[in-house]
Amino acid sequence: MARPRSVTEDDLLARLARVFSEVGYEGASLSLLAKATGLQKASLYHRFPGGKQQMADEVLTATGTWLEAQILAPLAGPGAPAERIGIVSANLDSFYHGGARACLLNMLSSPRIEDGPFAPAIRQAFEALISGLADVASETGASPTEARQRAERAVMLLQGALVLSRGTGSTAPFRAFLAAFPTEILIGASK
Amino acid sequence: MARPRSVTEDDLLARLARVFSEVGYEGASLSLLAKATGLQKASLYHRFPGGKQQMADEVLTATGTWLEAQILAPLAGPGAPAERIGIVSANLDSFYHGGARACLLNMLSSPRIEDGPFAPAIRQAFEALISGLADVASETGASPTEARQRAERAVMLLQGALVLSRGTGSTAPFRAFLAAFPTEILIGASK
DNA sequence: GTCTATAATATGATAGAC
DNA sequence: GTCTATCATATTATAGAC
Repeated sequence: MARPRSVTEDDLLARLARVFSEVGYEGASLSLLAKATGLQKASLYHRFPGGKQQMADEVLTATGTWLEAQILAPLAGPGAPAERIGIVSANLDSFYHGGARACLLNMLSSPRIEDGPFAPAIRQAFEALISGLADVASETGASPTEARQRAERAVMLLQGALVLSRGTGSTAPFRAFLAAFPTEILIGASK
Repeated sequence: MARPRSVTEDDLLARLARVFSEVGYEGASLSLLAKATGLQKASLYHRFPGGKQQMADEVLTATGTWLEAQILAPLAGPGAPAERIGIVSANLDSFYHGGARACLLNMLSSPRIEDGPFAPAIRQAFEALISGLADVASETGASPTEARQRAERAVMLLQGALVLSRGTGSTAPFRAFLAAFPTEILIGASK
């Protein structure tokens, strides 16, 4: 069990997460992070002695916790597959603010930062998400290969929808993804 | 007709493009750009008086030119739809280095840079790509709506595959995209 | 635990020699 | 057209008062 955290602590990480997901690691300057949190730079260093790197690390860890609780747990939980996918869909919608917010996993994937100290966590998150989705697809009678393919496709569509939403300045692609998401997992494309 | 450019000029832009697509706009420091091009910072400023912003601008313009020549022209060209999609598929494979290189449109989409001076060009590129793909889908007898959906899906899958390839450190997602690409455009998913 | 003030360095950009 | 040298500023990070 993780140690309990104050609401302010969660809020702090959420504000940092927002900055990192909007401008990436390199774009997130200390002054920007300070402004977004309402704290001064020195205060941030008091809470995160490891500096920006630690901030991004903890934000990524918190995202992993969120993924576990809001996506993986519902996927493996009770209820019909379609019902569970519906819950996950709603949680994704909320997490990405209807497609207006970019994905942290994409924004922190830059290979510059010392050959990627975030790479393992990012890889793990993607694989856990795919694995969780594949398990649900399996329940519909899909073969392991087919289930995995559906899950990978769904994650690609999710990420691509977010990229396209940001690139076109419209959340329409993300909404289209949400609409197609249950079908992608539960039925799949024709061969 | 665009003015002719020396091979060195093209090579210069290609090297800059590589840096921007790898580390994004903020991550692309002048020293990094200088190292990648083999020029000193002052030499870069001689060629690009507008500095980093101009470099990114010209790289984006060059990408638009590439898109026009290597994707849009083949899509609208002669030959059977499947044949044209095959050409485009091969060109995408080459352009993204088999999935090892990220997409510039994704990496330059940061909203921080003065509210996005690249936003219009990025948006235009995405829309031109979708439009070109939709036209081919239409030729298979798909309705305009269905054709547009197939095209948007394909672009989402492309972008998502690149994100996933970078995030997982494997080009497998991109290769999976290339394999599915013709089907996505020419046949589409079951409803 | 938060702040002001400041250090050390990296960054974008320019001047001027060749 | 490229270079070395340099400027002004922004950056990450720390010191120390409260």
